[in-house]
Amino acid sequence: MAKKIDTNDCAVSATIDLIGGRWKLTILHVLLRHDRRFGEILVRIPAISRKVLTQQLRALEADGLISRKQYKERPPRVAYALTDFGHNLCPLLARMAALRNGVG
Amino acid sequence: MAKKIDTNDCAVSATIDLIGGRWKLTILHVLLRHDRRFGEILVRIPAISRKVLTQQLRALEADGLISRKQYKERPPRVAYALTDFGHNLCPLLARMAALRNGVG
DNA sequence: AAAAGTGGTAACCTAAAAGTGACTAATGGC
DNA sequence: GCCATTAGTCACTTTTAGGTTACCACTTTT
Repeated sequence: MAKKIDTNDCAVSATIDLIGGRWKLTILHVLLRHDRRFGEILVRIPAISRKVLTQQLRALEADGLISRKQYKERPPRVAYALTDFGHNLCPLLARMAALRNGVG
Repeated sequence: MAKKIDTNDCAVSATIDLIGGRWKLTILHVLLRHDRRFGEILVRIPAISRKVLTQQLRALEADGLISRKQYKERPPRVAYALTDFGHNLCPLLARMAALRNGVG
């Protein structure tokens, strides 16, 4: 019983953790329309630092929400894009936000 | 344009923040089946401290996810319950969790 | 008179997350 | 030879969330 509670809860909270970072949703939102390079994301989220952007991108990539494609060029070029999972998640997030406004 | 990004994003991330605390999903899960008193929640989540439970309950109440009903009795009795918003949110969370397992 | 039962609060401490500023590699242009 | 460019990393500090322990108010029970 207690185990079942934990199991159910972990499945949900693990998913929430995927997007629970301070900036992850903002990053997903930037990538929703276009694939973007590191620097492009950075200028679109002025308040984030390079370090934290790197961290959050790595986490999102590890969790399968975004993909990272690195080109062997100088100066370097790296393109970030939403995965299918990332794309599928966004409408659900929008519906959650809509719930708050009374749109059931 | 930039403003619109911020606005959209804030609506979503504000909603995620509602359930982003370390224990909030666990608390919601406990309340999903029954209304519960403070002490009942406490024994069902052994790892949480009174202080943090109080904090999280207050936050959930302020955000409209749960309701708090206080009876004028001695010793005190307080009942917590999910609001409609709280109830509506849970299926969406379950669907998000299901997404990870390939159930689109 | 003292303890139990209930739902907290207050003061303090710790650990994790985030922020800051300087630094790097490899190339092209002046 | 020197600066700009890009996508980072490193060491350090600050902020925030959560944890710990003790205590309170009021009534009933022993």
